[in-house]
Amino acid sequence: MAKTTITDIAKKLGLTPSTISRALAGNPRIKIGTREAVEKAAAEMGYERNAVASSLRSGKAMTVGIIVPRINRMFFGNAISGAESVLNEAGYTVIICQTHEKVENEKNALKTLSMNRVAGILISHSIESADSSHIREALDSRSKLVQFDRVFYDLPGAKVVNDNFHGAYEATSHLLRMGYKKIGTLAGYMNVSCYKERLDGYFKALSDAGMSRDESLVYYGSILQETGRVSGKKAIEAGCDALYSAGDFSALGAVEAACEAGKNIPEDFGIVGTANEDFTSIMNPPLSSLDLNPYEIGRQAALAFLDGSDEVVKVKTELRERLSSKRNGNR
Amino acid sequence: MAKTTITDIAKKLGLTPSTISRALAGNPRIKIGTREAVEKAAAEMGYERNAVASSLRSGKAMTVGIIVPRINRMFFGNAISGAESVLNEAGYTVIICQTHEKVENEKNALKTLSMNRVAGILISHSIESADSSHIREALDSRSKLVQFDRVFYDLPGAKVVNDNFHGAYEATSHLLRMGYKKIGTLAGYMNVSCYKERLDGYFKALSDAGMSRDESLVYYGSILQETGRVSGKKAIEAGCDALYSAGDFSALGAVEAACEAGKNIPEDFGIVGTANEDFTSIMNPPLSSLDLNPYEIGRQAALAFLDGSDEVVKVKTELRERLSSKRNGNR
DNA sequence: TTGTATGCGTTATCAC
DNA sequence: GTGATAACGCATACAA
Repeated sequence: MAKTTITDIAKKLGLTPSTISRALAGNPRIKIGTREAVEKAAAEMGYERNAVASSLRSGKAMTVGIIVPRINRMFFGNAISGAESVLNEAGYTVIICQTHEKVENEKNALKTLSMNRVAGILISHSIESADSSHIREALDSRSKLVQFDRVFYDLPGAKVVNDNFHGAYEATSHLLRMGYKKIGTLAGYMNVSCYKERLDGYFKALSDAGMSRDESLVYYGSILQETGRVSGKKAIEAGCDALYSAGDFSALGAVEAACEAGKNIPEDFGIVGTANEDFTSIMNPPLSSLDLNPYEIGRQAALAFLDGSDEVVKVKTELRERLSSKRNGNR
Repeated sequence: MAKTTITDIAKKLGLTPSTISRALAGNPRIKIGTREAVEKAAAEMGYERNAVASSLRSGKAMTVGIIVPRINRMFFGNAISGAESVLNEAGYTVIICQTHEKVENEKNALKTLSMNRVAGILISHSIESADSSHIREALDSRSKLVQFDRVFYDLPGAKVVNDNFHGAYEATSHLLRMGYKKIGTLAGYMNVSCYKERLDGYFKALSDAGMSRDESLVYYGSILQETGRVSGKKAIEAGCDALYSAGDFSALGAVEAACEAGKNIPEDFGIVGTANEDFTSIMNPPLSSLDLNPYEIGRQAALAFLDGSDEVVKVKTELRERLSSKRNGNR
């Protein structure tokens, strides 16, 4: 069965398509009786507005694209849910694209969304994205850009980020308060804003504690579990007794490394991660982690799109203190 | 800047829109020189095909919708990735919708996809979906339906599922081999095909071991962590010394319950979960789990869509044996 | 090999 | 209040 169109309804009711269109759009110029008749007929005939045709004619797309590195990271999954809750409410359909951290996939996603003439793009760029050029190229006046979590500040449009600086500052200060003396960090990549900001917060905490900036304490690179294991091993060999990790998976790897090195957590070695992944609370020992409130990040990103705002929105982080960083006597 | 259209290119080259359309579509009737000129001009002018207009005119959408309960479950996240890999390769754009297990959201998602005239719908229905009626109503001849994981066998279209029966059979048999005597199960909801099939496999394993069917060993309900904790407690009080759980989160809850009851895992109490969530390998003790190969499920679902197949595809499960079910002396 | 004419389903701009 | 007409951008049957 082909879909019912407004023309079908028009024929049935002896009206014209224009009237049907107006009636279904709730245009006040239409007689109330007519509108009711149209709505009744539409329901009976199983009419569903053709969003494709509607969007083509009106030039207004009711679709928003979301581009993330991967949907199965707790952070991005929840950010998407937060954005969806706002966007669906406002009548938008959401297209989700994963880049798997590849800039090539990101370019394809941008192109796909552009071809589909979406009303807006919510993006958190891939690690491979060294700069903003490919995103700038994909921009046009029709679709609004909102960046979240990982943002390029040189691009137009709203940016919704965590207060990474203060979050990392708090995490590092917490480790200092717990009595750890040589605190390293698994820092991530410096082309990614959130990691850069966390590193700054980490350094500030150490500096406020009277410690001078020591680059040898910084382990750059991916925040995957395996990288965390390798870097964690190095940090331990270098004499670190604690780590602030910009990600939870790398923190998990560091925990493994510490165990392999015969360290007792948290007595000999303290760790705080970032993102508050589900597994952090069920690890042994449970991992302290900086909660990034991803659902709220997504919500704010969607709201920024709807408002057409151009601001930088900062969302607070919350440190979840668990056993991995709570040294005996300091609990 | 408004987007470049084929008319713009036509004017610039002194040709007609039809020729441009054909040239860009790779129509062999177009002179090779013309095609190259068109491609060059299109690139220079930053042309991007308007997928909306194209889809309206041709009646063929290059968009596929995927409906899942939630994207942040490892199973669904990976299933989506698997489907995407196939669909993107074939030139399709993917729209992802979450139902959060609510039938109301599922109806909305179906409507959204229908309004967007997608070429196909890949769906794993919500727990609230008692039957297939709302999905059947949303069906039409234009879009192909493929169900995966949780399927209604009374609907047309392909179904891609795990071999749940044999998987659960294997998991339960494994517990029997490890010497557990009274094996209960956290069974899920019986309106959901995968849980129903797992329960059947569980019973078959017990029956093959000479044990009669005992409904008191079956704990129905959600497979959330909290439910698992409650049901696990009941199972322990009822004298069970092992559980096969149709989900990992409920298995996690059961582990908590066992610990709270002072049970030693795996000596006093054995557990096997399902889905092989990331956290299973880092739990203490590591949780044995039935791996469902979600990426392959997603791939097969996408392939079934592309092929227009109508078959039932079964994907093998693999039991990941970990400490939670390996009693001393049986390792 | 290219051009002409038409229409996908809807909405916007006139007119009445 | 409603109708007639055109147009969104593209693809395709039919001509040439």
